[in-house]
Amino acid sequence: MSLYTISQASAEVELTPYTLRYYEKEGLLPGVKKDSAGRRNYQSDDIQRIGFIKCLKGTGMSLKQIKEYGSLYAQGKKKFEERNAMLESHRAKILQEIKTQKKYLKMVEAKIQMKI
Amino acid sequence: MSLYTISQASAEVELTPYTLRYYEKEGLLPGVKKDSAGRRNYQSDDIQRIGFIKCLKGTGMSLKQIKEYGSLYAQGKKKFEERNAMLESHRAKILQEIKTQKKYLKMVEAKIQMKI
DNA sequence: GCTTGACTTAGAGTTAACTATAACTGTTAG
DNA sequence: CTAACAGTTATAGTTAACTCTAAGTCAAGC
Repeated sequence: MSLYTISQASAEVELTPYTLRYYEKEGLLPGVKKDSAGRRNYQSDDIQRIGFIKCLKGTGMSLKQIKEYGSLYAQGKKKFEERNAMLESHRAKILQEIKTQKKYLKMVEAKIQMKI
Repeated sequence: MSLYTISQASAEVELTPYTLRYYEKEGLLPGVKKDSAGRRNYQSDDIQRIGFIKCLKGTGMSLKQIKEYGSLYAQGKKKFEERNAMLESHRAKILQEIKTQKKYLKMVEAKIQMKI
């Protein structure tokens, strides 16, 4: 499928239509096309973008920063360095977060093992 | 140190005094002792508890659930099963979350590798 | 004895990220 | 042709988790 209504896109990316409109209003999803009646038509491209937004969001990036990243992305290769630096530092943050999660996992497991 | 003022406890656990009072108000930290002047005196025991609260919170458990867990804990061994079931299911959630984080990490790394 | 500073409380305000409502419009099935 | 439906907008409301303010108290140093 290359064109999605908002409810189809919603099902595809597992975000409510409310959230999709909200993201667009917040500037995270510029350039979503609309049909002659003004209804959103998401393209595969948009679905991909939303997938990456979910990735960034799911790893703790704020919508504000995601918007910033998107804006750098939209400015093409002249902003490549800045954009990649952002991803690199986010990568470091994710690695750190995984470490923390593993530490916390051990704490929970220790508590389970206590059996008291 | 076995007794901490709120600001010492704050430094120790890296939560603001506001947050410590808030947690107490919300019932996450019952039984914090106070001195004759009504000032909180955190004991090592309380510091440990806050440490575990941070662990649960840091792995996505809501304050409401943490409070629930604490209440089971306070009811001693008669609630052991229920409490451990909670930890077990939370453990599964953390494992799942680590998997997701790793997947997202790969996505970010792939984007970095694109060099476009 | 007085000031300073760290505490106390109750309650108000903030922020991020949705989530819902109301009023409206265009498309489609009967 | 019309009713139901799926969308639209602008705007209001919600929730979690803080974060701050105001007014007051108490202990310690000068």
